[in-house]
Amino acid sequence: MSTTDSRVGEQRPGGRAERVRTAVLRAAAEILTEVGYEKMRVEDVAVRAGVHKTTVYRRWPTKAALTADAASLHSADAVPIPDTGTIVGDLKLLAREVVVNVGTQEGSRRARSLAAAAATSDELTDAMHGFWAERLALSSRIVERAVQRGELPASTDANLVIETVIGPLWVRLLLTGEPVTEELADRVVELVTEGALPH
Amino acid sequence: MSTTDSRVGEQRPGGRAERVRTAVLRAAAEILTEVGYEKMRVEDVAVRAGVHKTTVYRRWPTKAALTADAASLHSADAVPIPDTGTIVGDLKLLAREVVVNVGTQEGSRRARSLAAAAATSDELTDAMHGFWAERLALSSRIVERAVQRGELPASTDANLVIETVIGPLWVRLLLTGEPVTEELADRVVELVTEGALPH
Amino acid sequence: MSTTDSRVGEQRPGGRAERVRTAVLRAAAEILTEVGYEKMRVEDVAVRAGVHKTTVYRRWPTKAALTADAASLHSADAVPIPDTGTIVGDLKLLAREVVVNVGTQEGSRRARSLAAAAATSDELTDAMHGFWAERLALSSRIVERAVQRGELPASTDANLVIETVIGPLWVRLLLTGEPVTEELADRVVELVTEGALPH
Amino acid sequence: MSTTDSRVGEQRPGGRAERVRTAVLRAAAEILTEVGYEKMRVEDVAVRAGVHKTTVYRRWPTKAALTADAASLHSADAVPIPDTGTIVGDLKLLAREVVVNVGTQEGSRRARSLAAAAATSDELTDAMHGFWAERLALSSRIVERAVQRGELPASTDANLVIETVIGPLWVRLLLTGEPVTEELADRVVELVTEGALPH
DNA sequence: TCATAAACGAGACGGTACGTCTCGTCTTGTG
DNA sequence: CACAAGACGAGACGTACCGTCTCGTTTATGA
Repeated sequence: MSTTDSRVGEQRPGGRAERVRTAVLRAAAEILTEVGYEKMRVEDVAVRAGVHKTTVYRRWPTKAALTADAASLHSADAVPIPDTGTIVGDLKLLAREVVVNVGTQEGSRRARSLAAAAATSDELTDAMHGFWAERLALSSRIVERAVQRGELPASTDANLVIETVIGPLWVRLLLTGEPVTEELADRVVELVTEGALPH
Repeated sequence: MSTTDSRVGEQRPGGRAERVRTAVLRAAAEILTEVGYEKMRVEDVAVRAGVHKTTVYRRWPTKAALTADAASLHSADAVPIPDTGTIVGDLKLLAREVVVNVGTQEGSRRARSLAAAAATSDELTDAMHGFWAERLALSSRIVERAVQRGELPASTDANLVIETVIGPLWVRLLLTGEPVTEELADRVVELVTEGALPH
Repeated sequence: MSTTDSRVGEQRPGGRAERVRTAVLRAAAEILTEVGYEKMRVEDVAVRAGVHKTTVYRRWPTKAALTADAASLHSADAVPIPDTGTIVGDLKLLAREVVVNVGTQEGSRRARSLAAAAATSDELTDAMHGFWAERLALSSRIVERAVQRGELPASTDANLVIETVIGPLWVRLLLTGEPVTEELADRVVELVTEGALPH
Repeated sequence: MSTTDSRVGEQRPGGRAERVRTAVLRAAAEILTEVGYEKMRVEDVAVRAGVHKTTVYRRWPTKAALTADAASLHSADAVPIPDTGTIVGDLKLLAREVVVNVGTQEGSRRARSLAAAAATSDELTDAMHGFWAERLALSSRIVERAVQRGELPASTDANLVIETVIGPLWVRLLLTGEPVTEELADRVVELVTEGALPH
């Protein structure tokens, strides 16, 4: 991953452990994306990582633990927090990012599969909750900046705003299965900022 | 699921067959609630229904199919659509109903487990999407009535309002794991109706 | 296995359970003979028996339990107790039977492998002890008959005589590895009946 | 196995190497006695010897090789050849020595475990056969002295007498599992010297 | 009412994947 | 330079659950 040790061939495998860990997590993330948690087999992950099954089990005690690790790895790279100068602009960008991540066929499968797995295994549940708590805390900076700019009242519940913006997207993704589009993202933001009632 | 067509597909409606079907679905719904989809074993469902495992498989080809049936059975009884006379009152009641369903330990497990299962199996996915589409369509009557009363503008996207009201609750339930309370329900409705921006 | 139901193809699996049991035990006995306990794989036994691995584990909890059963099955068919009319004749026949069983390359491997396995697993140990106790008890009838005929004094320890006759054969088989021949069998019997001291 | 060639094959007899070798063999012998060959783990031997697993594998290519070495070390110290002046006295002492070695719970386990291991691995088989061949050759000196004294006829097969004396003890140990006592040792010697037939 | 077709009970089975154990090898530093 | 430390490859073991199959038995329906 890093730019410096991209040497392939590896006569001097210093840091094998780390390389193995990375390779397994990458393989797990890929397979997770391709076939989902249920159909992911630990042995297939091992094979794709160029590693033996027991090696995977040496580091991750269960398939769920491996998935938890792979999922957080996968999510770690992305997630820029928008800063356009207006709360509406920021929230629309934020919502569109969600759409980009889960709006595609592949993204949808990955997200649903992870949500499923999280409901299945306790350790995965914890990992996922932690990830999202952190993710939303970061995003709520958007609201806090708007409060500082005077766009929003000081009493605004930052987390709630974020949750309300992304909420409908996840409802469609997980409950109704209806498409999650950028146009929807914009409409949600307008609803949440303006309110449904006229004024 | 309506009361009149309870013998759809039944060649021999009179008696045991129907009794068995009901007993199995009830047992499945119970166990689903207690331990979740993953840990639910078809054989345990059969035992609790006082029936043999093969009998279950005779009617439902897979565990997912059984779950889909059991889950829709479970959801069928509930769901009154509020009608308080004001959009805010209706939405708050609606949101509180969600909280009542999924806010408890048990409800949370059941809901998460079903969401998980829906992500796992295609047939369950379809069943769940259908259920929620219908559910939200019913709920959006709330918004339509408010439009007719003149509370909300005619351009209001009824479905979107409903999705936005219940969205944050499901985000907490499935993603962050934070508690889902009635107080939260109220705050969400206020945010969605008033909007975050001052006016 | 029986002479009457040799029909292959089995449209009516009446008595399947028994057939499976027999097939697995036979396969296990064969493989045990061919490669020994250590190199015997439960899955190979299953395949040779035309059965799935899990089916084997359903009946026999461990490889050792399967081996114990297979070994006693194997030993059950043989073992005629000689009755030539004289103690020397009977003992020589008995000793030669042992030689026939364990004197060949294959018999030697089988016997040593079983002895090894018996030392490994407690359940196998018990099974093997039981088998041999019974086997020797049967053989000691030889001595008892000789006592009744007046060939041997009434004080003769029947079991001890049998053990002493077959002892050297097993010493060679298990300890020194020297060949176990029929000529040796005869010499042992002469030694045990006549005694080493002159008279 | 003799005391003089303890450095056969050793390039650097002088120090750490030898200490490590001794410690490992002693640890292996102990663990072998305690838990038997099957449950002995190379890594446990290494730990008890205060050495790393790889160090053990540098010197002994396999677990069997290590066991062979450890077992012969263990057996080397014992085994005085009796010399009481009479064949009966010598044989009884010899048999009692066997009883002392294998009659206890611990000795029994060790002996059976080694016999088992010998049946398992070819290299162990050879080592054990060599050990016992030598052992019996030494013991047969007893018979040869008796022949020289005129106690036994010149035609006596020395090895056979020894094998027949210890045979029943090993039969009980390995096959029937019955107790191996000193009283049994005496009775065997009487049977082998006097013969079963009256005279 | 009584034969008969449908459904059921019982039990084993095939199959897939999981997670475990131990052996023996390999790599990387370190005294 | 041998050793400590530890990961790794390999292969078998035993487990859990799903969904299938067959046989014999019960139950509901229609002639």
